[in-house]
Amino acid sequence: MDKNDLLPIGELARRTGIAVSAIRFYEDKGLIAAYRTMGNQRRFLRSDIRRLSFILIAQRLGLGLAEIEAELSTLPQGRTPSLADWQKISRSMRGQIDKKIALLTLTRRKLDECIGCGCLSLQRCQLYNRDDRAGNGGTGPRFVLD
Amino acid sequence: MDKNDLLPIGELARRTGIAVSAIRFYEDKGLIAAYRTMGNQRRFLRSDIRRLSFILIAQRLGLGLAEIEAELSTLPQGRTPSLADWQKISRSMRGQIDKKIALLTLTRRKLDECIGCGCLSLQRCQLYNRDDRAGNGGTGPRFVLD
DNA sequence: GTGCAACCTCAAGGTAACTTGAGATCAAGC
DNA sequence: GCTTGATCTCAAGTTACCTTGAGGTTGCAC
Repeated sequence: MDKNDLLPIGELARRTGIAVSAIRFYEDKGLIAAYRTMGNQRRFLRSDIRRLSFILIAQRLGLGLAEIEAELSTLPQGRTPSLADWQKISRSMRGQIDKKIALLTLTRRKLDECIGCGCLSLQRCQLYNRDDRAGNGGTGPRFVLD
Repeated sequence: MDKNDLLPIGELARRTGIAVSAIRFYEDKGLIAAYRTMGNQRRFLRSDIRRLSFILIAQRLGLGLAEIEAELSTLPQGRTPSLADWQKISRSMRGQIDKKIALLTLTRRKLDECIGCGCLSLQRCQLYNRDDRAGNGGTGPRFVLD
């Protein structure tokens, strides 16, 4: 580990487009780790650029930081993830996307039925039924019609 | 308007599955309006059940309360929305779903390419490119690689 | 006419994902 | 060796979407 390979936080920020404050926040959350200089400044590995990039991608896929941390914990800290590492995580993320798409497609179908009938009726409207609630996530309402 | 048609907040809560506190919150945000009794208690119209139900559906589609308010403001307050009212909004929501699905499908395709190459490289990986950033929304990072 | 559930307001708390600010220290060029 | 920009910590603020709690009032049934 050449000393020149260690990046200060500002450098990492510039390379990833992530704010310095956000990187510190991620470290706090355990998503990334840093060495410290004698003067207590953070020093990161080059491979952390990819680690952070992974966080960006995963966020776009709708994962929360906690979920991302779970995925990341399967990656080795301190070395660039191997092809196998990365593929494993990617496939898992693909599954998440598939689920999201399926849910949206279902909702769209039900909405179409609703446009047809124009009911907006609690009794009949498919949109109110519970079978597509899973994966709702978010901070939305706790339940949709008991 | 028969007095018996006016619902107290608890009744509305029971009928929609939305917490009393949330209904008050929505009123505060202007998503719903209420009459008041002489004793200052809220009284809602029957049609507000549907109005609230609409909020639930729209939230599931990923709209924020502000956006929902925008849609709702095209509905008449105080009467059950007509078939035409409802269809107009439904179609608009359908458009939103379509967009989301398209975005996810694109992301999935890129992820597939990435699984293939295993690169996770800032320079080459399609996932980092900007052309699918629109609709990101959320509280995520402010930008993904300048 | 009284008891008690349901209602009221207003302030503060909770989570996610960060940012901002204050006040202090570090590192590196000249 | 000094200045200046980068970094540090820690606390508090931000937005969205609500919930919880305190302290007080209303309305309906008996």
